[in-house]
Amino acid sequence: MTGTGPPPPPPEPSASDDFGPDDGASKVAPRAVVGRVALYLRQLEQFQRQKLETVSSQKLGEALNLGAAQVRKDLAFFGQFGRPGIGYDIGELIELLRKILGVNREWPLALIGVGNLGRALLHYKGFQDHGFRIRCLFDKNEALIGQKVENLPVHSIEDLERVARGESVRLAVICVPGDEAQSVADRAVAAGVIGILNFAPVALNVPEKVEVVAVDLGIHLEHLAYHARNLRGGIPCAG
Amino acid sequence: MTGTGPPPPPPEPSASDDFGPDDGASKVAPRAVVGRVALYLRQLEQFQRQKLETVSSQKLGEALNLGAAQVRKDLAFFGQFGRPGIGYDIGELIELLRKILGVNREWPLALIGVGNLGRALLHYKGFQDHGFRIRCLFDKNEALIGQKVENLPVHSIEDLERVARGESVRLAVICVPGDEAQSVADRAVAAGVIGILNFAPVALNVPEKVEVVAVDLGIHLEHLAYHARNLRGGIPCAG
DNA sequence: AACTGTGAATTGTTTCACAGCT
DNA sequence: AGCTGTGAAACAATTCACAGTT
Repeated sequence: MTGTGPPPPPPEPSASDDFGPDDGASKVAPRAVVGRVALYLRQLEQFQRQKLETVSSQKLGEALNLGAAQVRKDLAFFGQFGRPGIGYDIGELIELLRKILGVNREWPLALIGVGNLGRALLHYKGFQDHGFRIRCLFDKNEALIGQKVENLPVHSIEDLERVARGESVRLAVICVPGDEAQSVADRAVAAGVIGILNFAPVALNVPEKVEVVAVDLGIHLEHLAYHARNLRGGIPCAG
Repeated sequence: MTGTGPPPPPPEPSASDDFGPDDGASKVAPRAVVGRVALYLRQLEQFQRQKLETVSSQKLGEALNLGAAQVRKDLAFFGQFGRPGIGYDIGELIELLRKILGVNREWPLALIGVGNLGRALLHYKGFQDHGFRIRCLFDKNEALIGQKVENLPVHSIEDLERVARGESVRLAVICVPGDEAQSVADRAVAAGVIGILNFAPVALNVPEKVEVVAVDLGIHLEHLAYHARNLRGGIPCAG
């Protein structure tokens, strides 16, 4: 269906050299940049707790094991926030990054799968830090449905669409077993969810517009195993 | 310049393509490749459960939303495992990838921080799938120390070096609060740990040789929030 | 002097296209 | 036919280097 390769496309008038501090969300930042900006935000909050008022790209990068130029480029993607000779105003930058990331408001979350991991996440305090609030729980297990966990009632997954819409949920956390993950993801998307934090060890198939972040503990450990194995060659050290 | 066929110069016989042409870690796969290879392994295991015997790069890629060429390149990094016209033998490839990733043996793990998240991970069955076994627990909380959780005694973090060495632990999972993470990481490294799965929301400072994989739920959610925020406009949600 | 913002250079990764095998 | 392995091209990310600002 691709036919013959088309000739080199004419150079588009990519007017990308002139970008200003635009009004927010006209361009979508590369994944890598967004990930680091979230890191910057947290580090800045820590600096703020330490009563610092400004910080240089150098210092910010050092705290996160990143290069100064990278910090500057990342931030410059969104606008000109720094002051030559001075650095970045911490309070100001925190506010800006919160706006950019969209964490300057509350985000209701749906937690789907109230097993061990789901419960641990319910207790996890870090979620609340940036306005993420688990607002509704879902499970397949009949014994759980109707019960309350952490003061929230567990709904049937059958009711996902109705309940999640009612709570205006746009983000969901999926903690169900792998073989159920795709079907609950489909339901979540049908309910209007546009971002999924997926703890199930499967690749989810979702529409283009839905963003999935996969947290796959098995994969992460295998990454470490690969590294560990390569440091020791094939020498078995367990004994 | 490959127009005319230069005779294939075999620089190395590489009959048994066990990587490690020089001594140990001469060719380390790029991070991105290792991550995907772990995905391939899991998908292949699922295919195997479905009684399939061979698979093409096309099919494997489709199942994971990756391009066929990428699958081939990734696998080709480690050797020539496929058969033209046929594809890859699933059983064979699983064995190979297990060896490559180092999951063809048992990996004892130390779990540091036995709070909500730590306990959830203890119950998490996925760890065992590829030989990862949590073998020792550590916590700072006096009330926990000495108690048993899931049949494993909780040790004081003070004893980390002694106990972890005794169990030949090379990989650690850190689930302590952010402000304690660096100090337990230091102890873990002192105990011989060379891979850390870090759930604490801070950047860890470790020696070059130690690999850290950060699983940072806050960062992941902020990533989703950024995306969700950028999709605003024309939201037909009830309300 | 100290620092940012940014074009240019570098490095890394993904996709393309095709020779060659089964 | 169908498929792999791989050089080359295209694309993306990072680092360098420095003009310009305070």
